[in-house]
Amino acid sequence: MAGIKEIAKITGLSLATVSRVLNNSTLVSAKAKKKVLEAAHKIDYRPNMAAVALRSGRSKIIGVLVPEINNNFFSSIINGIEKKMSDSGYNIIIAQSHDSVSEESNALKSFMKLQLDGILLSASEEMTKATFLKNLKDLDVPLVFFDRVPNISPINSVILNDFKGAVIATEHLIHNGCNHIVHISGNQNISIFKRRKEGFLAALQENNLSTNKANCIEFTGNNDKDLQNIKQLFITYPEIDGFFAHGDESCLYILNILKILQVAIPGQVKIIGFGNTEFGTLTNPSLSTIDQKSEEMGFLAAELLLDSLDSKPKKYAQLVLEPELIARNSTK
Amino acid sequence: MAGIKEIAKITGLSLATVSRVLNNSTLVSAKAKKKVLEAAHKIDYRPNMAAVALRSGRSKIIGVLVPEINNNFFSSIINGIEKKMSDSGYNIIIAQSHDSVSEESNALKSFMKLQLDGILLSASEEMTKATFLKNLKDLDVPLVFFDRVPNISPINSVILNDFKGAVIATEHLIHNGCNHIVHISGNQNISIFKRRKEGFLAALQENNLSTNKANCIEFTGNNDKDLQNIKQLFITYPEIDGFFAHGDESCLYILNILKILQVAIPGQVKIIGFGNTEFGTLTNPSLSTIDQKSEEMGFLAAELLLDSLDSKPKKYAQLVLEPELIARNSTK
DNA sequence: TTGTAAGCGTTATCAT
DNA sequence: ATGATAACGCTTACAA
Repeated sequence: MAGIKEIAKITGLSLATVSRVLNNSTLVSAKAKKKVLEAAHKIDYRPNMAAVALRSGRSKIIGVLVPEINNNFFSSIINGIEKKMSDSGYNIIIAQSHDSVSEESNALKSFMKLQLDGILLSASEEMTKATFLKNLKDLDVPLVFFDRVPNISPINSVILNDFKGAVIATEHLIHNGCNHIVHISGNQNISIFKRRKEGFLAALQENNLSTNKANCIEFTGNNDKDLQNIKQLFITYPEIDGFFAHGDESCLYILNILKILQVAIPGQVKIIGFGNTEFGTLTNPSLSTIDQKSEEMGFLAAELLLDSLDSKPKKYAQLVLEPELIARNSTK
Repeated sequence: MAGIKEIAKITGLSLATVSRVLNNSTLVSAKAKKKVLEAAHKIDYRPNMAAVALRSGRSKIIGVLVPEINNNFFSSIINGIEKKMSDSGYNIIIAQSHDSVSEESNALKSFMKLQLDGILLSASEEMTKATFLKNLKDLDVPLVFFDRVPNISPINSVILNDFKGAVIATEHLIHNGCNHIVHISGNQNISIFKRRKEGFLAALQENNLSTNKANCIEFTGNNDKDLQNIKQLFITYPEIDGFFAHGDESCLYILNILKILQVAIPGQVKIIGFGNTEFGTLTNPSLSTIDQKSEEMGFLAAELLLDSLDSKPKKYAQLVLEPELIARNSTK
C-alpha cells in the first residue's frame, strides 16, 4: 500500500519528481531529493516491480536454465551467478531442462512471458543447432551460455578449458612416474567429456607414450558393469600404473577395486579425477583432481550478461576458464 | 508484440471477451472460445506476466529461500519444489541466506517487491522468533517453512522426523548384532542434529544398552581433528562394534580409519549414516543410511503452499515426513 | 527544475 | 454472452 503516490502526497511533489528521485535522475533539486528520500524511508517504500516491469520493460529478473539443479557442478555455478546478480540488484529465476529438449523449450517459453532482462543457460545434451534456433528466434533478450555451449555464433559464452584440464591431469601422472595410464572416459556425445579424452590422448602423444586402445575405457553409469570392466582391464594389463578419470565419482570405483586387488595407492598405481568434488578430501588416500572453477564460471557468466544488458552496440565474448590442478595423496 | 489486442483484432471480438476465454471464464460462447484459442495459437500468444501481476496482483511466481543452494539436501528439496510448481504453472525464484540473518532479511525484502504469490523458506540457523516477526510482519503472502522451522505458531511447515530416523538407524545396528554403538553427532545448536542425537540415546535406552559418555563424539568439521578423535575413541574402546553418524560424510572418515586399523567392515564393525548421499553406493562397502525424503519434502511444501494460495479460510498444517532405512553392505 | 498526462498489457466492473 | 472502459503503479515525453 505504500507507493509512489503516497510519497508524492507526503512531500507535496508530483509523481514525476518523486519517480525521478527514486531513479537517480540528475534533473532534480537537492531539496526535492532529500524530501523524497526521507519520505520513502519513512514509509518503507518498495517499488512494485510488476509495474516497473510493465512500464519500463525491465523486470530486474534474469533467468537461469540448467540441466539439473541437484548437481554439485551446476549448483556451484548458480552460486556464482547469484553472488554477482544479487550484488547488482537482480533476482534470478531458475529452471531445469533435465536434459530434455521439450522441457528446455518449455522453460524458455515461460521465461519469455516473464519479461526477463536476460538469460543464462547451459544447453541440454540434446539441444542441436536447429532446435536452438527455433526456440530462441523470437527471444530478443541478452543471452549468455555457460559450460555446455551450442555450436553457433555469434554468442556470449563461458566455458572451461577441459582439454587443458585433461592435459594437466595426465602430465601430473606422467611427471610422478606413470608410464601406463588409463583414461576412464565419459559419454563421448557430451562435448566436455570428448574434450577431456582428446586432452588425455594429446598429452600421451606429447610425452611419447603409446595411445593404443587399451588406454581408454568408457564409463557406462552402470555400477556393476563399470566395476567389472575396470577390474578386467587391470587384470589383463597389470602394468597399469595410473588412472585419469573424467569425473571424481569414477575414482571411488577405482579405489575400491584396487583395494580389493590389494594394489597400493599411490605406491603402485596413482589416480586423478576431474571436478574437485567435496568428497575428494574424505577418501583414503585423498583424491587428486582438477578444479572446474564452477563458481567463477557462474560469476563470469553473470558479469558478461550484465555487461551486455546496457551496452547497445552488441559485442560478443567467448571466455575460457583455466582449470587448476589439486594435487592430493592419490598421486603422491 | 503479440498481445491480447492482436487477438481481439484478428477475431473481431473485444478485449474483454478475449481475456475471458484466456482465463477459462464460463461466460463465453463456444464459438468465441474456439476463435480466440485458434488465434492465440496462431500468433503464439504469451501473456505479459508483468501486466497480469500488476492488474491481478498475482505474479505466478513463488520465492524459495534456503541457507545454501550448493548443498545436496537443499538442492534436492528445490528439485521437489520445482517439480510441483512448474506443474501448476508457477515459476520459482531462489535466494540464499548463507545462514546470515541480514542476508535473509534482504532476500525477503527483495521478495516483497516482486509481488510473489507465496514464499517457501528454510530458516537460517540464527533466525530467532524476534527477527522472524520483524522481517515478516508486513509480509502478507502465504508462507510455508521446511526443514528448519522457527518456533512460532500458527505456521505451515514440513519437516523430517529426525528423531525417528535416528531410532531406526540405531535399532538397525542393534538388530544386526551391535552392542557397543557410537554416535558421531553434529553441531548440537542445530535442531535436526540435536533430535538425531536424542533419537540415538532413546533407542539405546529402549534396548537396554548403556548410554554413557563414550557413546557420543561430536563432529567438528575439522578433518584432521575429527580423524584423530575417532581413531582415539576406537583405540580406547576396542569393543565398539557399530557407528551411527549424523551424516554420510562422517562415514567416509570412519571407513578410512577402520581400514587403517585393519578392522573388518561389516564383519567386526558396522556403520550407518544419515542423508542417503549419492556416494553411498560408491564406497566400499556400500553405505547403509537413512533417507531424508528431501525431494518429497520440497514437493509437499510446494503442495501445502499451493493449497493455502486459494483457500480463503486460512488453516495451518504441520507435516512430518517419515525417514526410510536404506540398508546396504556396511551393516550386513 | 518541476508538473501533466499518456500509456505499458491485462483484468474487472458495469452496462448492454 | 459480449463490449466499453477504468484501473493496477509506475515511467517518460512533452509542456511549463
